[in-house]
Amino acid sequence: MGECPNLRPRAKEIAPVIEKILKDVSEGDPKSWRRQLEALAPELIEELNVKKEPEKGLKPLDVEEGEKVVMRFAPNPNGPPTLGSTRGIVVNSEYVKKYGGSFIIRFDDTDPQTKRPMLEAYGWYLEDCRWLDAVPDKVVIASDRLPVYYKYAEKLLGLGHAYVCFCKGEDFKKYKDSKEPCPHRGQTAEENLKYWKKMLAGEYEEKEAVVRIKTDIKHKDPALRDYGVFRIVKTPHPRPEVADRYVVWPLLDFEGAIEDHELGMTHIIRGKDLMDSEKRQGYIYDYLGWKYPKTTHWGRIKIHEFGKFSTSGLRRAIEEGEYSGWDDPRLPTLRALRRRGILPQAIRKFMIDMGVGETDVSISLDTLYAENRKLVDISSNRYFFVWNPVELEILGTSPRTARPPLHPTEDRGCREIEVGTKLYVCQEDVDNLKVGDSIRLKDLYNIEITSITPLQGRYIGASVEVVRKERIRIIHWAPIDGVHVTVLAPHGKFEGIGEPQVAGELDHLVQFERFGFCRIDSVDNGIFAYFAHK
RNA sequence: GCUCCGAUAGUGUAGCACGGCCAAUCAUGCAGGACUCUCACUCCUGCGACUGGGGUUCGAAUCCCCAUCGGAGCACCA
Repeated sequence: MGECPNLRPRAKEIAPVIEKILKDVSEGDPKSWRRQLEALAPELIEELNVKKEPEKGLKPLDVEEGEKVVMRFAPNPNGPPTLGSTRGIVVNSEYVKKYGGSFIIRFDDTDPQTKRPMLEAYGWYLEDCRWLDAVPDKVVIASDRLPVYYKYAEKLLGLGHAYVCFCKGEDFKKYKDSKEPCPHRGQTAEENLKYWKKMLAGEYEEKEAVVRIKTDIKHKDPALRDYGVFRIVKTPHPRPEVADRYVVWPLLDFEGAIEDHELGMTHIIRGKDLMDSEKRQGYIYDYLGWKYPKTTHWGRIKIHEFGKFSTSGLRRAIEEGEYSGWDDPRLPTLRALRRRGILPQAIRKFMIDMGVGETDVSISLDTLYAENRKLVDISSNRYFFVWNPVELEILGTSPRTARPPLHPTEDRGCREIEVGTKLYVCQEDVDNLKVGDSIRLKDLYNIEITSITPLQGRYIGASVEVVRKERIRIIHWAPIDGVHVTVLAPHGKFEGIGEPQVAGELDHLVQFERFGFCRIDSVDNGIFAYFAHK
């Protein structure tokens, strides 16, 4: 009926007819359906074979004819990029790639005090963007552009759209809550400009004066009534280029409003906590005669494995030595994930598949890990790593060389491991053993356990067929002269023995069989590996 | 207190602007199986959802109202 709207008025008559037909059809069998269809509408047969493939990736953007998309990622560099910031980097850059636009990274570093920027973090962001294949076309640092903001502040003050307010915080709140203008709202433009100059000259102390935009003091939403746009901060900015040059700093809604226009932003995607920003900034755009970019919002993202965290909280924990640094494998920072061997492609896909919804999401990293595992499985060489090692002595055997393949399906050759009469196996495997059990030492030979403490076994052959037929368990092992391996994982620290050849895999991702994928981080004093995932 | 959003399987998504092609997509997860000298990869099979209640309509996941739940803003933070 969607196709034939002219039948709509007679829907009542048609419904029973259709019902009867459907009943007849469902009583038939698939073969007769097909025969009928061939007779009635052969062109539909083909449609049956076409699988519905919904469009993959991000939803299309509302782009106007001939419009060049400009989008931005605007972090405050008060710590390194985390999984949360990654969403902004990936989604914005992905849209820009899709529409051939330009991608801008803008450091919203206009708070030298409460959310004080961190000098190293500026570089970290650029580094991580590059790693994520999201190289910005332009880098803007807000703290370099105070004169621009001042220019517009003066314009608005001169036009009578803003005023310098001397109310105490709580006093203004009272006025605002009762929808009353504060005493300073009525000052003339001249007065306001005079006060503004005094602010810039440093004649007022912090909290003494603030610039407000005149909105609608009686607006039904209290969040929109005459909000502040400039305040006085006498703490010097951490960037040496800026330091103590300014004492009057813009607030986010002002800085962002001006920059988004100045930089020609066409689309903005940001957290829904900033949803009111559009309405607030709308006043500024109206006063200046500007057109507001198109906006989209996303909800909060919570990662099961990391729970709630804040940059400042992490910073404190690192300073107190709880974590080894910003790339500690337990941390949700991009640097940590990189060190663990998570590939940027996996992260991009993870973020893009998550999409841009306003619902708050609480997601597990399993999906990211599954994605990464598929990517790294082929390239990762296999090795044995025995955690909680227990010495096993084997009787009735002679020294030999084991040659397990570097990869189970890819032909990349073998590693060689010399084996004498002793080797290591996992305590975990030993726990499941009793005297008399047969067990296969993977890629070596079969033994029968003759004693648990001390752990001993005797050689009973090397046949794999026997293992298959008798469903003998296969466990991995490590040579007695193996190297000490420490694995740092989000869920703890594992120590044990690994094959000496692992030392040749510095900076590569390997799979420790029956343990998981790890990135070999250093090989100087024993091996240190960072755990990626199972 | 005032204001603004949102709600589809365990998790994340598609579908909702324009109501019938939805017996609701895909991924992950879980269960079973095949392959395999790893608990990896790959392949097959299965499990699993429209928050609740009203309304509009021949027909509602889709439109309207109410309820419930969740989130956010009302900062001289971003």
